[in-house]
Amino acid sequence: MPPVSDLTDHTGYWMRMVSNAVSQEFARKVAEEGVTVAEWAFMRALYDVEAMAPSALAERMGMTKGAISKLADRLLSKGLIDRADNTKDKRAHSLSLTSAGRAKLPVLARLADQNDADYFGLLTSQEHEMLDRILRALAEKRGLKTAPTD
Amino acid sequence: MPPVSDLTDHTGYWMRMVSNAVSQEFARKVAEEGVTVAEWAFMRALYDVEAMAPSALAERMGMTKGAISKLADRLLSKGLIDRADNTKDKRAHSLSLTSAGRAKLPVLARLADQNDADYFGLLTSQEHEMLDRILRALAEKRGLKTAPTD
DNA sequence: TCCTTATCGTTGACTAGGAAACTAGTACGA
DNA sequence: TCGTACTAGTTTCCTAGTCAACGATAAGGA
Repeated sequence: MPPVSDLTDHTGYWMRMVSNAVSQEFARKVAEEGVTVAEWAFMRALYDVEAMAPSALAERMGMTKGAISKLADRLLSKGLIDRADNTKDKRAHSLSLTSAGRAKLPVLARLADQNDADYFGLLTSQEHEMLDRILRALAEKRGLKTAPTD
Repeated sequence: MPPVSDLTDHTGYWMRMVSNAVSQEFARKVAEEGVTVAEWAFMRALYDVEAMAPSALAERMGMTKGAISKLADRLLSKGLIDRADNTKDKRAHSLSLTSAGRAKLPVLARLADQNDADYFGLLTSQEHEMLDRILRALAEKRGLKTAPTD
């Protein structure tokens, strides 16, 4: 029986474990506000702009058009976003936050801040900075520019 | 419109992004061997032992019994594991690797090693060490002991 | 012994997302 | 202006999980 490396030998294993824990905890927090993590990211993207096309959202969030379509349906039925026809191009729509959605964002943002602080506050500020720097460097070197939300 | 923090302000965001990329790439690699990441973790857990109960697997892998049950079905139908009745307790079963499954493990372990090296090899060895140390510290401080596989 | 409670594993209903087929509309060249 | 190629979004089917209900069995107390 040849020796094979252990799961815990890999940095990727630990990263997945920590990342998952952070995400799950955040999911739990935003669930109390009635939204999912993906919905938060979706709404956050809309916050800075007047309106945005589904395809642009998909690009920005690193999700498929199909996923965005379903996500939009859910947010629509929660009354957090609006969908408007595009008069120039009848195929296209534009999505925007409703005032209810817009009002919800600062609350969610606070939860996100708090979640990050809760987790990474356990580190010394030097460690936290280092971690952040390394992660951003990895993301950049691998050319990651999208934002997986799961 | 009050200012709200950006998604990219959070360390958790970057971690999720990198973690996801690492996992996806690994998923792609093991897919060529006909298994999923969860299946690899499952098989790896069985490698060190004679046999193991589904409930123990669930505990070890941080998944629900239901998920393990279905995962076991898939591995069973691929001929990678065996399921044996427990003579003492008629409710219980024990799962073990088949010789085919056992033979596959070193191959998968090499892919895991390679994937980790591919990603984190971009860092200086000092950075890599630091990252590993910080992640393990976080996992320990948060009392994480299970192994999410997604 | 028998009754109640706990445990083992499976199942079914549900969720979220990806891939690819599909629908409707646009653009552009002959 | 017609036909063909492209594009925007939606829909369908698939995978892989969770959760909660379940059936079977075990364990422990009256």
